[in-house]
Amino acid sequence: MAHSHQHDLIDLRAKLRGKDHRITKPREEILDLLGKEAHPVTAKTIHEKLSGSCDLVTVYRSLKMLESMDLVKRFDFGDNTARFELICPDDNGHHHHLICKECRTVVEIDECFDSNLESRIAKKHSFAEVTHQLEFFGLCSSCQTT
Amino acid sequence: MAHSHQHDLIDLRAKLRGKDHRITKPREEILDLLGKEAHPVTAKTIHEKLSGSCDLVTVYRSLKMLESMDLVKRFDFGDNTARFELICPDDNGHHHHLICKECRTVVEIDECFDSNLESRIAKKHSFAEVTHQLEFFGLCSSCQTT
DNA sequence: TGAATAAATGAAAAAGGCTTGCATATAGAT
DNA sequence: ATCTATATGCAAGCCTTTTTCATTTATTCA
Repeated sequence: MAHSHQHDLIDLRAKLRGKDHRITKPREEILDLLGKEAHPVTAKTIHEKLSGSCDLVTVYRSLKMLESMDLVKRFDFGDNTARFELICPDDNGHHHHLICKECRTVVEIDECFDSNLESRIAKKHSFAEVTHQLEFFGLCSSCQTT
Repeated sequence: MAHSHQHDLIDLRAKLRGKDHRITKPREEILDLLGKEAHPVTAKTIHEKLSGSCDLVTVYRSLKMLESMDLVKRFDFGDNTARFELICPDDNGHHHHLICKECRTVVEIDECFDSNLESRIAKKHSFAEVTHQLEFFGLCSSCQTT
């Protein structure tokens, strides 16, 4: 899932150009950090890992902006806290997670259901631009015994 | 998706028996209300519809309790607010939603992917008791033109 | 290179969802 | 009817996320 910083910046500059959006140090740092993360991280975690190099508010604002530019994707692991991941061109930014209900271990899942299901649903209800959020929850091997 | 109050109470009494859990007016009212709802509702909405007949805190506590008894299921529509729905014996409490990103209209979806996908994932990563959360997001017909 | 200016940041405050502690009320058992 | 454990209400608090506004900074263009 890791991404080169170089690549991120190319994407960033390309996408921001002409949008009246600027390339700033906090945004670079956040993208850089996200590029090194194996799993989705919370705004708070990002802020901590940046060891206060910018304000937590800026982290939230940057994430929201990066999400709106489709550079970052938001996930919901059911604990009232948004997690963010860099969108990887490899998998179209499309993959899911398997989360241990007990220890919160996260496993990336590349498989997904057949896209026909989605298009069938879209058509049936006359919806456009249909996407989905899918996460799996269970007990990892260590937590099964406990 | 509607459920008879009678049925709820039977379920409730049956499930609570011997658990040192009581059947109280707020719990009955919440179940009753959920039985009439077509879509998942927030704790706040429940509290409002009950027009303050019990405290919001009690709504939260009741929902948590009902969820732990598998009488109610929690859904996440990506807006940092939990939504709750009565579990219907009809569909095993298993169905998904299609939500309009714009107007937040909700459509119930009965279809789901083949369960092999889930068991394959569980086996591959040695997880047990694997379940999933799946929601679809898009633009409803009215919001496409806008 | 050096203004000009539009956008981003920080700091403080607040909003919103959800939880906790504790005294009181109430369901269910005897 | 009484007793006891459980549930409720109220107040306070926690945590995540957003807003406001003055200040700083990235980018434009002279």
